[in-house]
Amino acid sequence: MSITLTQGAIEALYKGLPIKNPLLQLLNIRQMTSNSGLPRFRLMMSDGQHALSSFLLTTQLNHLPEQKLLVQHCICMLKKVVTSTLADGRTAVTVMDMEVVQSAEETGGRIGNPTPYNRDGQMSSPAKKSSATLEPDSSSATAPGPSYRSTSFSRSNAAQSSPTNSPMKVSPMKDTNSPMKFSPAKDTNSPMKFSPAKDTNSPMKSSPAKDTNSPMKASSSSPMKVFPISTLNPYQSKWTIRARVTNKSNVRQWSNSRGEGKLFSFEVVDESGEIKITAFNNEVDKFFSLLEQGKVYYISKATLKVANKQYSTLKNDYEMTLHAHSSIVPCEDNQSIPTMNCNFVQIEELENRDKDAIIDVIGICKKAEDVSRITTKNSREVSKRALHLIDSSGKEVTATLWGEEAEKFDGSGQPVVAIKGARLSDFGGRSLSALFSSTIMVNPDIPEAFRLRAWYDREGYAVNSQSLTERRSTNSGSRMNWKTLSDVKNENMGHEDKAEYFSCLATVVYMRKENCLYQACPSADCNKKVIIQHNGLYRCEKCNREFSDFKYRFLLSANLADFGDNQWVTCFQETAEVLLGHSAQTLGQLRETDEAAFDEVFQKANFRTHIFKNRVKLETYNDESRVKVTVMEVLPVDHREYSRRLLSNIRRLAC
DNA sequence: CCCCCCCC
Repeated sequence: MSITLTQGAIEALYKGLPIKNPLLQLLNIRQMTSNSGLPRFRLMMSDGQHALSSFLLTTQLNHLPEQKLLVQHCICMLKKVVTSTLADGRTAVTVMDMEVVQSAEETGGRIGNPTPYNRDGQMSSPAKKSSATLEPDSSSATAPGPSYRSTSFSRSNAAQSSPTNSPMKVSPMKDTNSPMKFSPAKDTNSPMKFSPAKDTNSPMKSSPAKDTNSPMKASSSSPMKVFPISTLNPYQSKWTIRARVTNKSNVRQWSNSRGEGKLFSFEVVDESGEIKITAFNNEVDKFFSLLEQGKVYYISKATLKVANKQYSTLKNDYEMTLHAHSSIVPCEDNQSIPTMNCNFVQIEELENRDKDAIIDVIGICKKAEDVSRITTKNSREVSKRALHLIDSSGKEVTATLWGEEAEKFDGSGQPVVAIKGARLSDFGGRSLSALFSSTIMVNPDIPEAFRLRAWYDREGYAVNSQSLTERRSTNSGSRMNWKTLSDVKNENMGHEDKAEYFSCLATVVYMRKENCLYQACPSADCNKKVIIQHNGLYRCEKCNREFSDFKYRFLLSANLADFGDNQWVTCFQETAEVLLGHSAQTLGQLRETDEAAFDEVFQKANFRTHIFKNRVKLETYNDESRVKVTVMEVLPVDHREYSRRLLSNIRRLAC
């Protein structure tokens, strides 16, 4: 297929002149960060004659570059653009709607020899400038373009997410009657299934124009043109979306100075994104019973408005309100519509996220506390239930469910629990709370859940996990004898006959992996090192017995550092497990089978900061005395405690 | 047009 670029389109677009569906080639794409924090893509487009890098992709279309549909040298039809003048006088051409009409692969490279379009209409010399300014990785685009603060034009790497961060389609489990139990053998034709065929990460092989599943194309089974949710905006009203309901609220009454009424809201998802939809009063009566969680509908003629990010947890700048002429029609042929977008954050990573962040989490419910009734500040009674979730980072966090969700939750069998849209709080360090808008999924039918289940049943159950949520808030202070590492030396701690104890905030800067494990006696309460015999059996001197097997135990030497000093310490079984996030048994096996993976465990655990509770004692071997520090407990860094420690250390240094 | 999201 041969495509002719629309000559003169660059100039027309730059000047804001009307031009219908011009065909342009993408010469370069760079990712920036917009004011909203979302990635913002800047494009250099060419009409074969001129190239201009003043194109901005509306964030609603971020899925195109993120899914590697919009890549260098592909050909695009710009279906809606807005040319605007920025405060500094420069021009930006914002692409509101577009379609990739030919893949980069099919196009096979740059078309023609375009020169940078200059605002004065003067062309720079092609021989001198074009190669430099049009080079894909050139960091200094000279063509006029908008300035975005705090943004260097970094290479586009949005799609190179780690497996745990990749967008996932999840079966919604908000069904209030039947929390799904773990059932790997479920009907694979269920519309609630995770559908790997629609994996948004898979690079498109064929031309999008030929792909009937492409989100850019209308559904063949539908008379109207189906729009991807991500392309909706308040400036166009003729659209229909085909989307699955992922989260439907109950009907709620409201009453305030502006009036009163009733409403409910729901969220819908399609291949391209998600959006929240709200219905008021008459529309509640009209649509509440029609809409079912998990089902797919054609939706059209609703009002788009800018979402209030304060309340919105969805990845969409807009939200929708139904009105008298809105249409919602069930769609039976809905296999291709994904069931939910999740972006799971590892529990360990919660430590680094801001308070009040809305995140998606998945973990094994190691323990579910009993449901209890509490009275809120507003004298309302509500049920609550705390879940202790653990994932393969070896970290644990407490997540609280509320109301009906708390009452109906069944934690038997330590199910996998996924929560979409939980709020991160700093209570007890770090904890999670479900919101009205959260979706709780028990044993969801998704790869992460299977992976977690396998991990937990194999080794996770044995990990002495570290919780990010402190059990008692009174923990810090009285029981802690805070010292810096230099204090420990300067005060000659442990030099008396008896052992002394101190706590410190420190970072692991080195771990000796060579001798971190030893082969220990397998009997229950004996951890003595065994000696392998000539007969292949393992002998325990303490038990005076030979065994056919041994168990691995940790004896890890680590170097800790704080801002003023460093200190070698010893970690035995439980503390080493916390530092490394794996059981001794698992790590021992890993060392035998996969040395690279073994090394990686250490790399991952290194340079982590924790609170260490330690025992210090002078020990004497062969007339040589030295202080030995043994780690008794490793605790997560409570951010408030961290600030207090930092402040008091700074004050002391200042004296 | 709502926007409550709770408790230790």
